[in-house]
Amino acid sequence: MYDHSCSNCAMSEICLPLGLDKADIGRLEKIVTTSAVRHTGDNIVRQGDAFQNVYAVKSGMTKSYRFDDAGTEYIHSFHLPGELFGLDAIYAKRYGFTVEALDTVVLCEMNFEELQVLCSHVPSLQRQVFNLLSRDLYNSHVNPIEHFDQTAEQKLSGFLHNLLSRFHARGHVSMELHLPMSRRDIANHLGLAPETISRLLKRFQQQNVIDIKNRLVTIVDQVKLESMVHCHALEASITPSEITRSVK
Amino acid sequence: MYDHSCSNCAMSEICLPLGLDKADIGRLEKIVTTSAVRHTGDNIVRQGDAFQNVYAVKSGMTKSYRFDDAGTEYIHSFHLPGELFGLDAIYAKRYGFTVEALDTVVLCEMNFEELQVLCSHVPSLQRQVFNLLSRDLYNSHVNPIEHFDQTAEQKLSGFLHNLLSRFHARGHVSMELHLPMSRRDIANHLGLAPETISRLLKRFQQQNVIDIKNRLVTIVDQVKLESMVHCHALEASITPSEITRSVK
DNA sequence: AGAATTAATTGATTTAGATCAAACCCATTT
DNA sequence: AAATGGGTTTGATCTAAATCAATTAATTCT
Repeated sequence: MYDHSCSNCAMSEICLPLGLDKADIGRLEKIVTTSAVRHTGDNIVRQGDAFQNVYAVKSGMTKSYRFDDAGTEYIHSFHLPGELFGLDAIYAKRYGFTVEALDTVVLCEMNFEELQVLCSHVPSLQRQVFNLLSRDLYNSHVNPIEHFDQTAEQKLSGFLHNLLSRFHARGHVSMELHLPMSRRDIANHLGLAPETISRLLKRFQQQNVIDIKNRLVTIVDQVKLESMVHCHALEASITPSEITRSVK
Repeated sequence: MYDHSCSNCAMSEICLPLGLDKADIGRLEKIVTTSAVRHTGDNIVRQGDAFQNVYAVKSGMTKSYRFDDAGTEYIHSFHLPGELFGLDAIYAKRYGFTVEALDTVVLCEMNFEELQVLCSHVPSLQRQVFNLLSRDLYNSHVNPIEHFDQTAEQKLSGFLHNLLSRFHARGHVSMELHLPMSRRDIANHLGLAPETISRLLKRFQQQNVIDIKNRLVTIVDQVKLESMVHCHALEASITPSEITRSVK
């Protein structure tokens, strides 16, 4: 739709172009277009639609969700700049998730057939697509949305910690996290009740781990937050460092 | 290690060779070897080992598990004939899971570097590897090990139903499932306590859904089993069909 | 700006499944 | 055949987080 340049994109080092030389990036740019600006609530792809393109987020945040056969909604993921989505639809040939803009979003779009053809001519691109697919697979195997034995506290602290490190990996330095999604979205994503999210955020604030102003979360004590992710039974009155790790 | 033939393998239609013509299957066979027989408890790959090969199960069953930083074990998956493992290690360059034989197992082994090179010369193979990666990704996104809002009953019935349909897709016709893994393994895999597995299997038997003799499970009523996967609140005294689906 | 609507919080109660504790059942081994 | 030791089952109790029920705070709309 618009002229596209991967060479000048701030996300090129964590996105598709990683590992490509200048000439090959040029070939990639030819099959990538930059989308018009999407606004809050806009759907980028819809669950069930025929698969055609894979997307990379250039700026803003998206959420992916689906409704199962029983009509239950599952919010699977939130995508940050430099992250791809749509790769899980290659096999099924239909998108499994609706992807929606949570704020003002700009995307890169590429036709997967063209990408596949380019991959067979550019080995380093084929390698990078294998790498990105494998990384997504590894992440969903090793860090699934929730580990069944995780407490609500572990899930929420893990969620905040994960978001913060992804932002930092993208060059952000601030300890402020603007969460454009609702508490209900966070709750659904983590498999918890919205009430539980409310109560936990309040407790995290009382324990001086975070500071909340509506949807703006400031990480006050990153070390304490990280220890919460791993510690099983954290009593409200005991600091995490005082707890001996219980090895099952 | 041993001579290998994909052309004569019963699993070729659901494994890597799918979509390849005769000549290309011949090229694939050159980089695949068939392993010596592995026995119960043998490790095929170990968590943390340098990634080198991807594997396909030719016969028997394996389990994949890992220990997280806190020392907690997670049993991630059980692999049936025709299924690949190791693809999630491409990016990390180390295996994230130990894969262990649950009974007598024969495997196909291929060096991933060689497979990658072959993919850039055989477009239909590249396509199939993308498809298999995408399918695994889709499955782990859409059917994660457990959905947080699933009851223990849904998880276990889903597990049995999933195993049965995978066996049937592989040409088995029997309603008998030999589960070579322990109750503890099933429990860990589903994020439940072994006691819960015991109690549920007993109840399933009392409701004439299955029949159990140690580790041999016979599916007596497949329809009822399937309905259990989807129904939320199944009272012991009410049959699933009597319950109105609750749409959240 | 004020009304209407939706999102978020707070408190009381309930419950599914974990945990604890003990018995039992197989399969080996001696 | 008795003994050892996992794996499995069964029962009693406990608890984290859901659900139910209001209330309060933010948005959005007119």
